[in-house]
This record gives sequence, C-alpha cells and structure tokens, in this order.
Amino acid sequence: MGRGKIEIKRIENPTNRQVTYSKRRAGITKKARELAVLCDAQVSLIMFSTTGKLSEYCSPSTSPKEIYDRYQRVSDTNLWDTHYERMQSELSSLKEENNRLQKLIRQKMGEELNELRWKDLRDLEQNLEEWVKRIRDKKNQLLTNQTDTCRKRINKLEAENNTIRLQMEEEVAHCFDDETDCESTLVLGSRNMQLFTYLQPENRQNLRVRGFPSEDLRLG
Amino acid sequence: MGRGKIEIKRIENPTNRQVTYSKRRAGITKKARELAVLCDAQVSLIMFSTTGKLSEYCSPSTSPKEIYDRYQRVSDTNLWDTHYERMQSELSSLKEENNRLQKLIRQKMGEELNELRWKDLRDLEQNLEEWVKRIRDKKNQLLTNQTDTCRKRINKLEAENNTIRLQMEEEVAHCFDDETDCESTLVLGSRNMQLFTYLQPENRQNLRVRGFPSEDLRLG
DNA sequence: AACTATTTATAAGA
DNA sequence: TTCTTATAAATAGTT
Repeated sequence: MGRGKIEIKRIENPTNRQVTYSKRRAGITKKARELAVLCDAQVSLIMFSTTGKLSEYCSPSTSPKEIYDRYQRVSDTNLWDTHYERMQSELSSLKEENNRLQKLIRQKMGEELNELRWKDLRDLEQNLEEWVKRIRDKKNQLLTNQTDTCRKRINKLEAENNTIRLQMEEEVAHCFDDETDCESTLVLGSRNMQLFTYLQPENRQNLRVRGFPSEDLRLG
Repeated sequence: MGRGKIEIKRIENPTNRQVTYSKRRAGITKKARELAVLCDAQVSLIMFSTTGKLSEYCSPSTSPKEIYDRYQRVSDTNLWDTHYERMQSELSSLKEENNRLQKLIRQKMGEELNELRWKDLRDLEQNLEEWVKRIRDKKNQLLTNQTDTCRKRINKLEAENNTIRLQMEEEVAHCFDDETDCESTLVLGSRNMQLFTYLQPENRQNLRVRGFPSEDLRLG
C-alpha cells in the first residue's frame, strides 16, 4: 500500500529500511492498540530495530511480564527447558564463586584446611551434577516408554483391522460368487475394504452385515 | 477500512467481537511478519482473545523468550521476577553464604569454622534439593499433558473408524438390498476414497488389491 | 467463508 | 524526520 507495491523481503538500503521501520512500527502499534481495545484482548508487541532500538506496545491493565507469564503457562512445553537452563546457569555460577573462594582460601589459610574445604565443595558440585543428570535420564526414559506404548498399541490396532478386512473381503466374495453382473462393483468394493485398517476391536461386532446370506457372520 | 468507519472502543456484541478479532489478528500477524522481514527486525507478538485463546508471532531465528530477555535487559523491567523469584532468593542466599565464608576466612577460624562450614553446605544442599524437586514436578506435569494428547489422538482415530465402518455397512447393505443397481455402490465407493487419510504408507502398498476375487490378497 | 465498498496504511517523492 | 498523495492493503458490513 503505497505509491508502488513492494516485495516482502529485506530492504537492503539502510536508510530506506529505517524509514520503513519507523512508518510500519507506528502502523502496527496502532493496529495492536485497536485490536486490544476493540476486541478486549490482551496484546503484547515487542520490536527491536536492526540498530537495536526497542519499541513496544502492551494492552492496558497488564504488562509484558504478565502476558509472557501467561504465554509460558499456555505453551508449557518449554517450561522444563527454561527451568533446566536456569538451573544449569545457577550451577555454573556457583562453581565460579567456589573457584574464587578457593583462591582466597589458598591465599589465607594453610594447605590442609584448604584441601578439605575444596573437597567439600567439589563433592557438592558432583552431587548436584549427578542430580541434574539423573533427572534428565529419567525424563528421557519416561518419554521413550510413552512413545513405545503408543506405537505398540497402534501396531496392534493395525494388525487387528487387517484381519477384519480380510475376513470381510472373503465374505463379500462368497456372497457375490454367483452374481456375474456385479463383478465390477465387487472389485471396487474389495478395494474399499482396506478402509477398515484402523477399526477398533470394540467396534467389530457392529460390522455384521445386514441382509447377508443366512450363516452367522462373526467378524471378531 | 471497511464498509463503514468504526469507533475504536470495545465491541459489545460477542459474536461481532470474535469475528473482528479473527480478522484483525490475521492482519496484525501479517504486519508483524512483514515488519520483521522488510526491516530485519526482531518482533514478538502475543495475543490472548477474550476467550483466552493464545495466538503469537515471533520473527525467525529467535524466540519469545529471547526477545523478552532482551526486552528485560533493555527496559530494565524485571520480567523474570515472578518465574524466578525463588531462584533469585536462592542466588542471594548463595551470595550471603559467600559473604559469611569470606568473613570466616578473614578470621582464620579453626575448629569452629568446620562446624559452621558444614551447616552452610548442608543448607545450600537442601535449597538445591528443593529445586530438583520442583523441576521433577514440572516434568511430571509435562508427561501428563503428553499422555492426554496421545489419548485424544486415539479417540479421534476411533471416531473416524466408526464413520468408515458405518459407511461401509451402508454400502454393503445397499448392495445386497438392491442387487440390480450396483451403480450407487460405485458412487459410494468413490466417496470413501477420502477416508484413506490415516493409512500408513508402508501398508498402503500391501493393501492394494490387484485381482479379484480371493487370489493375491495379501494381509500386509 | 466470500464479497466489496470504504477506510486505512504506506511507498515514493518533496 | 515530516508532510503529501497516489495507490496498495485491510477490513466492516453484507450475503
């Protein structure tokens, strides 16, 4: 929308880019405000220009923090990662502090005490690292189990439904064996049998075909 | 921009509000994308409708978290306070602990030092154990969510297969009820083709029926 | 979900 | 930056 149409790709001319950024930033901020007001929505918009300048909009009666908190709660998948990352950075800063302390100790105290102190801290660190590792392993193991169970169940369903399909096909074939006119229909019909692939076991009894020649057709 | 001009104030009619939200959400998301691409900017847009539904846009090669981190650094808003309140208190207690340690070192303590040290270390350890516990809880919550997702998917498959079954039943019944008119079966058969959606690629090959009847029916 | 009469945003020029 | 303006884009109301 302007004197000419532009392609949506990075504007290489820096001046031009800056001007467009200014204009569009104003535009989108207005849009954000209108959306929040008109639709009573919670909106957070944060923009950094190429030069690193921050601009933001946030709907009334809330804050970017609040909205981001909510965002995290809703898309909970990354919570674990974030906490884990945080914990790791805590661990490493703890290690740094301990290194610093160790140096001080070395300077001010005798070798023996120093040695004991260092050992304590190192043991503690190792314990903590072990915990983190153990938690990670447990998490992975549980996820693997979950996936396997799911896959097994699906495989089982597929196998069972294949069986149903085959039986059904045979029965339809018997039924039509004498009917020469209907052969083309039969062929198509048989193709459709593969649609049963995912049928659940508990549905099988419902598959009994109405109006089928006399004998009891049990499919399950 | 529309058939009429509207005042920028909360739309009271809920249906209308929802429709406007949908349209404008699409619009602003497009604007955000264009801004990010054209101007090479880092953009995060998060929206919650009145009904609580989340929508978001985030520029490529980054994440809402990264942008919020940067936002926090630049705007000096303590975004992470709520989420990491406990972590921060943890950090300050660590600092306190280190201060105490330094004092102790300065005093060049003997026997008493070991006793106090031990207490410090034990406290620290307990704090960290608490964190491990909290992370474990979060992990369990995540697993529960995944289980639910899995279950929902299975339910959906079951529902679809019921649909397939019913259509098949109708088709077969039709074929048997009215043997002279097999054309309608053909029509139905073609309709069923859309139901292949969930077939596994590796099964599709095996399921293809080449010659009818009975021979060459592989079970897959 | 489409359509379309209008309003709004904005690209280019000054 | 800011203003202007021709034109592209978004969308309010309608079907």
